[in-house]
Amino acid sequence: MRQTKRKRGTSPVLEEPKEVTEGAEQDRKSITKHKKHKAVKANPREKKPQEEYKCWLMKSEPETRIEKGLDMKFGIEDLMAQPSQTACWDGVRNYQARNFMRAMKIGQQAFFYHSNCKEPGIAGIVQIVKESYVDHTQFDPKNPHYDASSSQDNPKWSMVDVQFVRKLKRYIPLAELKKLHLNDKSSGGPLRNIALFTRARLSVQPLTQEEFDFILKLEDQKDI
DNA sequence: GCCAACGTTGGC
DNA sequence: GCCAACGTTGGC
Repeated sequence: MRQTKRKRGTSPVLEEPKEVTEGAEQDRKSITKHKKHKAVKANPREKKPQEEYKCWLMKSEPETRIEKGLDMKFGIEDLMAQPSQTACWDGVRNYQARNFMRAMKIGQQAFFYHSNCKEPGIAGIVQIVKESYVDHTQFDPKNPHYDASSSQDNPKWSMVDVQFVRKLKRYIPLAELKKLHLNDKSSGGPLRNIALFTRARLSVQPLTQEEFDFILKLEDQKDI
């Protein structure tokens, strides 16, 4: 009933009083650096801060997996079955992933990635139809992603709404992307730095325009 | 502020 | 089901 997607994040873990632990990059830069002009060192993993991402990849689990009594299954077919083929991307409990969602703008596109399943890979494309707002599931004790350390006054977690755009002409398996990535690492090709492999476990990640376009072209090529 | 223990992600 | 990678916690 709930549109309980399977968005991945890391453990919220109870009462962790200080706002912003890790990764709240944005927030952190603004508040933590009253020190000196230590110059807001950008998180090195976060590429150039000035370069704004416009393309994304979002992971979801297409196969049934029960967590706290709820099925986390939410594949691209499930998104297509939603009213208006739209769903909120709740349940992200990782600061980096959250911050990327907060940076998303209406109309931007994301790959819909199938994780934790028989054949992981990119299944389709979605677009952002509502920019970040409070993820209500953090306040629901029944929800697998309930976060007791978050308060209504000062919510920790956000989500966006995504709408189905289309499936890719062919499913692009992780294994294929990995081969390309490995090649590109030595040759300096387009997928040399793709977050999928350089930032393991991040459930919401940015892609450069080059990465996004390159992957899109793969759908017209032969499977390998 | 360091870092070992712990928990989760997610490919294989 | 295993386990590597890695974020988070908490003792010191």
